[in-house]
Amino acid sequence: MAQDSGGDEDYVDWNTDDDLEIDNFQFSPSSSPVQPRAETLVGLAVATTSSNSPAETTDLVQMGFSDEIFASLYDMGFSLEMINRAIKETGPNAETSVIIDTISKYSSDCEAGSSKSKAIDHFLAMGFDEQKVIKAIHEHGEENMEDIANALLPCAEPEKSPVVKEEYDIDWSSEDDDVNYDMLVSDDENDPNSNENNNQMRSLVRMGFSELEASLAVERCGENVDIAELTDFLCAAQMARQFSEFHTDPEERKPDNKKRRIESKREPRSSADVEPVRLPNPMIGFGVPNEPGLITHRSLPKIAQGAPYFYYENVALAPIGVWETISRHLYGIAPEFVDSKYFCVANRKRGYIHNLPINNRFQIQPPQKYTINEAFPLSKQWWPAWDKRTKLNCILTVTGSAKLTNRIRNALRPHIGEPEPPQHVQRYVIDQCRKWNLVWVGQNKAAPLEPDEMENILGFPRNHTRGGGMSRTERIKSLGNSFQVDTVAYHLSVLKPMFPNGINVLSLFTGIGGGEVALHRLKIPMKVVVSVEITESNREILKDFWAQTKQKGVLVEFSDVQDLSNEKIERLMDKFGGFDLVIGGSPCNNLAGGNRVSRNGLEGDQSSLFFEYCRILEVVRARMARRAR
DNA sequence: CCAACTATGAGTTTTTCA
DNA sequence: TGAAAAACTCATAGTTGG
Repeated sequence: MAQDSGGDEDYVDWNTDDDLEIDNFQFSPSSSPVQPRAETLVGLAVATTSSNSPAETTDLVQMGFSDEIFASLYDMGFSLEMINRAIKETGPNAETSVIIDTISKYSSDCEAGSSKSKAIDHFLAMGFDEQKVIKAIHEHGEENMEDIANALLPCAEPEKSPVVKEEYDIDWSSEDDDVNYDMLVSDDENDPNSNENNNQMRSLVRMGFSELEASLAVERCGENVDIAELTDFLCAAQMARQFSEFHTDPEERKPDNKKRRIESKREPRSSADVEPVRLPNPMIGFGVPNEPGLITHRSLPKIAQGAPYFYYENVALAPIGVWETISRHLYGIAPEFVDSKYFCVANRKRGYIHNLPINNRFQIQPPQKYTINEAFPLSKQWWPAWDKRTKLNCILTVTGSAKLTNRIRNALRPHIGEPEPPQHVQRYVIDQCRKWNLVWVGQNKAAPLEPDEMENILGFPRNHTRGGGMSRTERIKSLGNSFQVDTVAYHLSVLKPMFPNGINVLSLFTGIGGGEVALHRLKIPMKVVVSVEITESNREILKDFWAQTKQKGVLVEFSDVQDLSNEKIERLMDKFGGFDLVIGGSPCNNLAGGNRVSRNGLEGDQSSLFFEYCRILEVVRARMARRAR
């Protein structure tokens, strides 16, 4: 893969596990010769500042849609969301008239699913006047719930006290509030009429909630509750709202499963707990390259908007309730579930919670091969016609055994010369190939992927994990635990025009450095990377990568997130001037389906380190908020 | 002690089919 | 549309062989 040319400047390499000795820090941002080339930013810079303009269609075009169709539909007044939804239904190559018919069906049906009707329902349920709601939605666009709420508030308040619908009946009596929202509340207060109610209202508004939301929360939770409970309520409500964009009827969810509820020890007050997550199908999040269904706008909770950006990742198929909890602790942002099969040859269903912009994403070049045929050209001659697979399954931390491959060969050998092996043999072989993700490497020989191939599929440079003390077993384990680089890079690509001079990164649970590789392949300069990774061999890998790619920035490595105290973070931020991106995927050991022993949910020994991510992120956010003032 | 290897299902989602 | 079947999963722990 392409390496940085030129620049023989030394990189600074830190490995201060226990102590912070960062005295000879010598980074000068302005002197960095690494600047993105203008021509690589064509089409990106245009729309960085405009969030709602038709310029959004440019990236739809990039994804292969006809720009004329989009432009005409957009001009006709249809929202992007509607257009996307319609195209998802009709396919990308449908006639314009068909798409229009589909869209108009939505608006005439006026049923759940249309964002406009959703918005109307939302505010009608709060007791606002229908005419005013429609007017406000017309003025502000159905996607801008905040603006609509603010527009409604002054003209609609006194006579009608908002009625809250049961959909927001959330268990806000919880005590497990690990997110310290209090840190975001300023102390300097000048309050003439200081009853508690008003204080709380003001605090909430300062934290970025609208007055409508704040009053709703106070009314709902009572006046004498802790501010944390109010924020918990609001975040949960936000989450519920966001989830509804992805997920349909919550009643479809299976009723209480006795053994589940690993998550919350507390009993839900009613059956209407936090709205459950439903995985999108197809699992494309806000959209992936070359597929319809692109969404370029979303509403983030105000509390989570803007810097610092964060990007959190974990397995999509976690036990029930896990993602709800994760989301609740990350400001109620709905997870973006994406299957990396849209970026490479292998499945990889993951959830990502982040506050990054989502318009004008682009993928790194060259794109990966999508099908087994293309990705494994040599296997074509050995691939049996009755093995219909075109994609591989998820790359895991262990591979199939040699004995298994032998059993497969022995099962097939007696049938050499026959057109096809018998059904039951086929069945057995296919099952095993799927289960252990085998590819055909010779006559009747199916074999697990080699670490080299895993590196390639996951988007890492060749030999990224090879040598340097890594055993083969370790390599496979580390790779199985890693990001899929192309997928993550697609999400992070929006940072490129925002940080032409480079970014400061706090990388937690770094592993083999998937985030760093993604940024590097996006050619986003990394001024500072503070990395935390428990496994020494993985830290060495990142260190080697840093040296080999001739990074100009500073790399600081720590081993244990639990040892990264708040004070240390503060000192790091003092030294480096804050972090622009906090990225990491916390351990999935206790969430992953492959774990038959200790799939204990978020409270498991390893997976509970998620809360360390929250703690550290909160410290960074609080610090950045103070600096911004 | 280390590295390689192997057996160990369930829980949940997704697809199929009537 | 709904029930049944199929499909899939960032793994752990024990054993072996050196």
